[in-house]
Amino acid sequence: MKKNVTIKDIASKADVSTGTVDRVLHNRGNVAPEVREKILQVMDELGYERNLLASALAYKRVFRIALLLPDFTKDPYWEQPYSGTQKALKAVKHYGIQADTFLFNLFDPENFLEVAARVIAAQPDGILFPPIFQKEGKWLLDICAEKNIPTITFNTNIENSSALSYIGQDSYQSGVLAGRLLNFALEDGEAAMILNLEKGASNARHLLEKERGFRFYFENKQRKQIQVLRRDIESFENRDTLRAFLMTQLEAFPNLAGIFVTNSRAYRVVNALDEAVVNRIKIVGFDLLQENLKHLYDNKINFLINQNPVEQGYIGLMDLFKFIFLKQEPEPIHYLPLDIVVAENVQYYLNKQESLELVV
Amino acid sequence: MKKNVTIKDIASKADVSTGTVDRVLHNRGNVAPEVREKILQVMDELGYERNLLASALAYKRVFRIALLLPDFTKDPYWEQPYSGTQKALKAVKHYGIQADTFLFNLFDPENFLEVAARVIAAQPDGILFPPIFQKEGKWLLDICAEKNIPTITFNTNIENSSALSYIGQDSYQSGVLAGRLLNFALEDGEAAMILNLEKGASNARHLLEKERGFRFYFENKQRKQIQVLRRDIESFENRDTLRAFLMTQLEAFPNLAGIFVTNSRAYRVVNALDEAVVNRIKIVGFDLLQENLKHLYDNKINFLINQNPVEQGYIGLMDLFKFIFLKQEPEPIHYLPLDIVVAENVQYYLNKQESLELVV
DNA sequence: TATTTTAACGTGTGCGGACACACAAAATTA
DNA sequence: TAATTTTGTGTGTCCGCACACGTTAAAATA
Repeated sequence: MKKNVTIKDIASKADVSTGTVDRVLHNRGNVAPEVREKILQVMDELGYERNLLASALAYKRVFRIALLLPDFTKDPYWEQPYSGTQKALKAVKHYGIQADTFLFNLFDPENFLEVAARVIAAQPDGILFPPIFQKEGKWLLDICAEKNIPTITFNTNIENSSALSYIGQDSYQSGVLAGRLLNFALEDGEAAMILNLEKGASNARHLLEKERGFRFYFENKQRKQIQVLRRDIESFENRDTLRAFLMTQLEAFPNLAGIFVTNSRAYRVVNALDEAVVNRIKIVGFDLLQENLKHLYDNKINFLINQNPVEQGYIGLMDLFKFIFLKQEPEPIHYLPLDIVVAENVQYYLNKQESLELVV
Repeated sequence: MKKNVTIKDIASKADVSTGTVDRVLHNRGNVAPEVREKILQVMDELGYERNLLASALAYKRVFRIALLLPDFTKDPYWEQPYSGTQKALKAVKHYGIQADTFLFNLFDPENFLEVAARVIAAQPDGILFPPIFQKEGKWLLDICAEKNIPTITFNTNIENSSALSYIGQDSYQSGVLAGRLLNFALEDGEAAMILNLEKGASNARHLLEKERGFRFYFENKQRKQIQVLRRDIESFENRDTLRAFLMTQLEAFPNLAGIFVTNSRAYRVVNALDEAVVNRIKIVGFDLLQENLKHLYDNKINFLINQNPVEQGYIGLMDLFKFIFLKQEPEPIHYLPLDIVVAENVQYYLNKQESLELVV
């Protein structure tokens, strides 16, 4: 029945007062070196661990974290990281963590800059945001570094970033995985298409990484001869345009048997094609959006890769908390699992998102 | 900058003392009905939420949880749930949760009974255990129900259990999934084998469920004609015996092209066979054991299904904590995701196990 | 040497809540 | 009606820690 060691125990064993122990614990100075040593030794001996509960209770400061997120009324994907942050928030609010949400327009870098400026003006103790726009994201990171605001990024990685940590998927590896998955259904001599339904895809580094990984798989990891091609289309929101585009491709490449949709919009491809066509094309996409799931169930989409968007938000906020509150430095890169989702196991991932560890 | 509502706020607004508020909060009685109503109303109005930190700090009681686990020196699989419990423990120890580990022999029901008796004698405030032995597990659950000890089971489900909750996989569905995965590599007319490397497999309900699911897939979910057969072998620990057994099967069924190993021992099958043979047999198994991973990397094992054993332990202890401490009743059945693991995404699952949310 | 400064340490209070205890008023009982 | 018991309620202490403040003795300065 070993009870936990407290600073009182340390104090009495080291023949000092709790105040002195406290000074050592927090490196507040004004402690004689030999006394300091003694206390540290006793702490080590007794195996002292700070009681976080008591600590948080006494430590009255409030930490304000800014959540800089895409407006999720514009794209359902972004609801998920948001909901993750809210769950994390619930878990840590009694530690004095508060969060303010700032929404920006997913398709407008200018707007991002405006909103980011408001974030900075609010002088938060930490920032969590997905640097969707490379240049603008870097700009914000630079300011944060200068002002010493701990910042965690997620979803999109920025190389040489000054952020504390990046949380998300390994784009390259997700491409390799997509290759593996699509390959199951491809025959020798058939073709596979990398399809970017995105604005400015050719500049988006994470998409290029996915492509690189995908090609790597087919070039190195198996013996079939599969032709790999890549196409980008910016006006994916219009069904007819997309349909016309796809039909042209299918005519040009009659051996086209698989499509790798590099973001969460696989459902748009399915919706744009006739049933008969879809049924002979294998599709691998990302993310458990409602619309994607529908097509997963009826076998129009063969595999979805789950990027764990909810967890990205959850872990992002948690890591920020750990850093600010516990001075616990996160890993610079935290890759989340690339879950392979098929109709037979999708339910459990949906459940998981619901029940993220809420306490403690 | 809305600060959190405290019982003092409630007290002053309701014109009572904090003691009275406390009595209402804990249903300790001795409060005039109309005062009680008033307090509840004020609480609701102000949106009071108990501060868990302060609550835990003041609530000096110690909760002792008994972990009744298989001796993991006998089988590496069982290290994982154990490590999950230890991680959870670290997160909640300051809430007054202590855990004692009781190990039993994985292959000896008698021993389980003995150890379980010691657990009961210790009068714990909660028990977490995998009811590997149906009968003996039920016996323990009955005692717990009688003595009112909250108990959570994991890994193996017991139907009509009196346990608070079961955490683990959906055996049936894991069979269906295994069917789907093996099917990728099977040709029309080939055969697939369900292989139980287990003692007393024919009585093990979860294995029967896996078989049922597996068969369901091939009977209903696709058009190929695949012959499904099932074999059990108890003396799997001896390589030569296993080898002889497998070779006999392969001779008897020359069209045998896939094996579904229903537990974590797929590596034993690989080890028992010659390389050339292994290479033409597709194997689906369970769990990310070191030995399995080796064969996953060199393509001897095609898929592993991760049952999240670490999480099982983690969540088990957490749910027990939540129930005991927060009176928060867990779902009776908590299925964990059935992760599809291939060489391309295995790393992330291994990372995940390392970094289970430790705080808060 | 007298006085100020400062390093080194101790004390006390409060964070929000749980609970033991004290105590008065109301309800029973004698 | 007096004595006793039963409600109903308030007060005070403590949980482990953080921090402001107070105290002392040695060092620095005048």
